[in-house]
Amino acid sequence: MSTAILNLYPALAHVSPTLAALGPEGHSMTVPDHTELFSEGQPCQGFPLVLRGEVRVARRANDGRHLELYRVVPGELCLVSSAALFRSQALGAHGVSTKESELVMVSPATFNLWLDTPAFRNFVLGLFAERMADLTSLIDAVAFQKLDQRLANALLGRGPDLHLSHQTLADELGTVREMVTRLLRRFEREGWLRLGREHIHILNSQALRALAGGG
Amino acid sequence: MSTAILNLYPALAHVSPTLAALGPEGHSMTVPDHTELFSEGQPCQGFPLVLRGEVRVARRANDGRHLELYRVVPGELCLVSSAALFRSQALGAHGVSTKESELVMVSPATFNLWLDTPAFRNFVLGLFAERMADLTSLIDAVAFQKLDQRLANALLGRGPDLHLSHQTLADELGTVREMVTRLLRRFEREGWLRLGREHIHILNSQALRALAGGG
DNA sequence: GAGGCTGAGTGACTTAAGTCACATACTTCC
DNA sequence: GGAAGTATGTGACTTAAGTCACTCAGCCTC
Repeated sequence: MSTAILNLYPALAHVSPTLAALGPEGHSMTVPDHTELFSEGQPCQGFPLVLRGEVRVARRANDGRHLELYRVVPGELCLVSSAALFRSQALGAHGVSTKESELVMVSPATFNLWLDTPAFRNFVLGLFAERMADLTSLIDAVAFQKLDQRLANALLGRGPDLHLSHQTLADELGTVREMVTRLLRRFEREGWLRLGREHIHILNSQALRALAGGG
Repeated sequence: MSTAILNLYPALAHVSPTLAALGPEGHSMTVPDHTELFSEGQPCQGFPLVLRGEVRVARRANDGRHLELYRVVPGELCLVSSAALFRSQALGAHGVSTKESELVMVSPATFNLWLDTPAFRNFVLGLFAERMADLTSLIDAVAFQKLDQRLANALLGRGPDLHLSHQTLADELGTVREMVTRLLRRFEREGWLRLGREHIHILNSQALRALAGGG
């Protein structure tokens, strides 16, 4: 197990105390699908390392709409929740596992000790930088791109077969189900994909990419 | 001077090497209004501390519209530019001084040494957390709030007299001049403010706050 | 004091997005 | 296999935002 973790988190190679030396705190826990790990009301009190699975970080609007900020995949740690630990105010986002996931929850005290290791803090600062870039391009997308472009983008990079509902896509994009349905139907009429119940089969990713990129 | 800087940046109190020991690198430089400090094409190669003045970090859309991401005020350092130093890819944002400003440009090497000091890295991580929160609530605003709410928000917290053009406000909000004009005229008809050339006098900040907050 | 510049104001129009109210259609489960 | 529940499809409508094409006002300068 330790070797597997170090492959995933090379930055932990030289931290002190080592993960193994942490005792119970260093043990991973497995959570099922759709587990709420933290939310606006209930921020999580540590730094979750994602060993396996995926955590979706999203924001909830007043009217019930959702908008995905980004996903945390194995080899990363969840910074929204962590970020809240560096300021008094809580962050208005919530995190949910999108599949069965395995996590290690690192306490603030341990995290601070680990930051003494240059490799680890480069890892953390790199992650912060990455997230800033993610959020910045999301801002750009929401402010300046049309929904069809954003939807096309959301469909790409997940292989030719997606198994999800229109509502799920709407929640990723911050829009409503009807818009997703309409746009997907348009894409289908263009011959770019084929639709089924909770299933999208992409036929022409090139066309989607062109729409997503250009205008 | 050193005392003034330490008042502004208490986190620098115990870093090594000290600012004074840096030689030329530690010297501040003064830039006039509207100086482009970094941009998409030309990322800046260091970590700018803002001693005086203000730096506006914004994103440019394809169609020429602008959208302000946040402002860097004295006592902070500019993280967008810094963030770019932790990843290969450049960040799609640009920074411009909004008034005459005084900066110290810290090299990546020095920055790394400073991170050995816990107080300094807490400062940096706190700033990152702050910026993440800023960007997150901007995403929320752009995705879910109406323009009149956002405009009302933009008018608040700057005192009762603003000296700026409608175009400047449009660039902050990521919209076009006409929309700002129309909404400001509506606010004026409501009696919430009085308009003049490059001048807005706020009469009823309470009403603006209500609009900005609620719906 | 006549141009020329920049900023502001406005009506008419177009478009993207969201809302409402349904009609189907596919699954699951008794 | 029928009922219930969830997912999808769609037309009609409303609204926010942006676009276009101007006019008008203030100011600066020669």
